Formats: sequence, structure tokens, C-alpha cells
Amino acid sequence: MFIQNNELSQTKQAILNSALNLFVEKGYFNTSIPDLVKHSGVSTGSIYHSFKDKEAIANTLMESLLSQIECEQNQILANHTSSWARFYHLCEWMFQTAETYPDVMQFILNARHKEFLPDLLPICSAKPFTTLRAVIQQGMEQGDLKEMDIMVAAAVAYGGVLRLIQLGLDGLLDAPFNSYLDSITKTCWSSISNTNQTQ
Amino acid sequence: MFIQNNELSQTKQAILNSALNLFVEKGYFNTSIPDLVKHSGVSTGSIYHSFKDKEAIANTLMESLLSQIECEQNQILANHTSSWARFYHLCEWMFQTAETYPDVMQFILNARHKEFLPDLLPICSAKPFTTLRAVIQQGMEQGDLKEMDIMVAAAVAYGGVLRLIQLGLDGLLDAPFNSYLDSITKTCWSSISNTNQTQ
DNA sequence: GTCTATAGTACGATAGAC
DNA sequence: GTCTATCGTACTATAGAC
Repeated sequence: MFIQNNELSQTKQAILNSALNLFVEKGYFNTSIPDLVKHSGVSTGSIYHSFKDKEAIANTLMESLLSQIECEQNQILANHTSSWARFYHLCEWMFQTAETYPDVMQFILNARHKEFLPDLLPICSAKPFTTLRAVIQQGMEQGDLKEMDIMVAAAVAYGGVLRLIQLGLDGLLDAPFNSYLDSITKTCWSSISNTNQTQ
Repeated sequence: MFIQNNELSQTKQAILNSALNLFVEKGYFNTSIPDLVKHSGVSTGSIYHSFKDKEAIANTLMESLLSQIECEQNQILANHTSSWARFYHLCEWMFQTAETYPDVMQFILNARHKEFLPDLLPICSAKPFTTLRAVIQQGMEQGDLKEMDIMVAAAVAYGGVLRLIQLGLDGLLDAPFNSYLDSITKTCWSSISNTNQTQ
């Protein structure tokens, strides 16, 4: 139960959590309203009373997830100031979320949102991803990171982490996400870092 | 026109190329048979004469793309022997393909294949991706790369490259893919490389 | 092997009682 | 606000002529 928003009724939350599970498991188009009825225990009528149509469910789900993620990222930024600490703890949060709420990560990373939310910007343009890049920008401005194209630096920094998460979600990792955290964050960071450390 | 397989009839090739375009543009479930008829100029009857059902189209499309990619990767492996050269030219090929056939890259990287091909293994387990990892394994066995978890090393090596491709496909890069090649391959490789280069 | 016409089905969405 | 019953539609897949 990732979605717990006080602004939303119990019914809406139940629908959204079922939608998250089913959309990840079967995909948006393979999930019918009857499927949602069975999984959530909410009737067709109530679903359509809570949401205009099926697309509105996906839309609200997406907005809820993004705003919740944004909120948790802001907490991390508030607790850490250096670019390295921010990078490390943002990655830590992603690993923890992938471990505890794999559906959330799958939905955010993997879903072809354009397919059912035609007006949505590509996920790379969403706030949580611009926040990730902003931390790299900060590191560069403060001299922690080499001067290089920001997109390249961001791709290197988070590419490895996100790729590992993908491999884990696909069941190709033996150990829990957590055990890779130090190794991969240090490796990725060192490759774009300004310090001339030999190891 | 990426799909050009002599073992397939002209009609089948036309259907597959239309399917590739439409599946990427609108998604598998948003692409109806009538859409395919319009786009390919092949009638409903002929489509169902060529393929058992809609899923078989996706299946054959996937198989064609993967076998064609496998073939081109093998060519690269045959032309280069060192792990670095193989890594570099495999990345070069990915960038070139993303530039010339963005639909192919989108379909391979982005499509939620499990959604419409339930029996398919996750894409990370497909041959082209195991080939990528094998090159990292080779580098480690020959002492070019540090001893570390193979999945971590592979994630770092290709994560940055694939992430950059994703950013480009989403329209967030200013310059053509090609111009990032040297920078990102060197950065990713150096972070897992065994040589103690300070820069 | 290619076409048009259509059967059959399952879905999204609504109506209307409680 | 929640439910059941149902309408209308659009799709996949087939039938059958050429």
C-alpha cells in the first residue's frame, strides 16, 4: 500500500492501489474495469463515481506517485547538503523503494505512459528526474564534478544505478538491492568526480 | 525499413515494418488491425493469412529484431578482439541505430513486452544483452577491468550509454547521439577499468 | 494469396434503484 | 456514495468469393 494520501477517499485509495498492482502485473490495457472491481472489491458504479474514466485513474495514480516521490526526495535534499551525500542518499532511497515497493519502481521506470497518457511528458522530464539532474548540476558548479555535458554526467551517475534496479526488478540479481549500494554509487560517482583518486 | 529478411515474404515484411512503427508510436494495444491495414496497405484477410493472430505479429517482430541485432553484434565481435574495442564499437552501433532507426531502439528498450508477449523472458535476458555482459566478463578475466560483481560492472558500463540513449529518444539531447560517444564510453569504461589513470 | 463483409465478443461507460 | 444490470461500440478473428 504505497498510496496513502489524506486528500483522497478510502475508496479512491483502494482503486489506485489495485490499479498500481494490476497495471504493473498485466499492463494498463490488459487490466479491465471488471479486473479492477474484482481486485479492489469496489463496484463498477463506485469506480466511475470516483473517476471520470479509466484514463483518469492512470492519471491520478501517476500524479500521486510523482508527488509522493517528490516529497520524499525533498526530505533527502533537506537532510543533506553536499552533492555526494545527496547523490548517495537519493540512490539509497531508490534502492529501498525498489526493494519494498517494486510495483512503484516498475510503474515509474518501465510503464509506457505515453501509451495511455498521451498528454504526459516523457518520464525523464518529470520532477523526480529533474531533481536527480539538479544534484549533478550542483556538484559541477561547486567543483566536485568534472566540467562536462550535464546530460552525460547525469546519465553516467544515475544510468548505472537505474540499470541495476532494472536488472533486479527483472530478477537477474542474486543479492538484495541494498548490498550493491556502496559499490555502485562510488563507482559511478568516481568516474565523473573531480578528485584524482587512483582507486 | 529495418526489417529486411529474405526468409520472409514481402507482405510479411510490410506488416512487420508497419507494426514496428505503430507499436512504438501508439503502443501495441492502441494499434488495431484496421490501423495496420491502413498503414501497411495490406488487407485484414492477408494479415491473418500471414500471421495466426495479433500476438504472432509482435512475436515475429521481436524475433526478427533480436536475430538481426545479434547478427550485427557478432560482426562487431569478429572485427575487434580487445574488451575495450568491443565495448566501444558495440556502443557506437547502439548510438548509430538509435539515430537511424529510433523505432527499433524504442521497441527494444522501452516496450513492455511482457504486456503482450507473456511468455517472453525479460529483455535483459535476451541474447543482445547477454552479449553486452559477456564483453564485460571478458574484460574482467583478461585483467582489463577491476574484479567486481559482473552485474554491477555491466550496469555501470552500459547503464550510462543506455540512459543517454533514452534521454535522446525522449528528445532531451541537443546534439546528435554520435557526438556523445567518445565522452560517455571513456567515462563509463574508466570507472570500472583496472588502469590507474588519473584523468 | 488477397480481398470484403461480417460474426462474435468483451470492453468502457451509463442508467437508475437503494 | 454504492450497487447491479445493461447499452453501445470497437475490436479480433473468420467466412467465403475471387
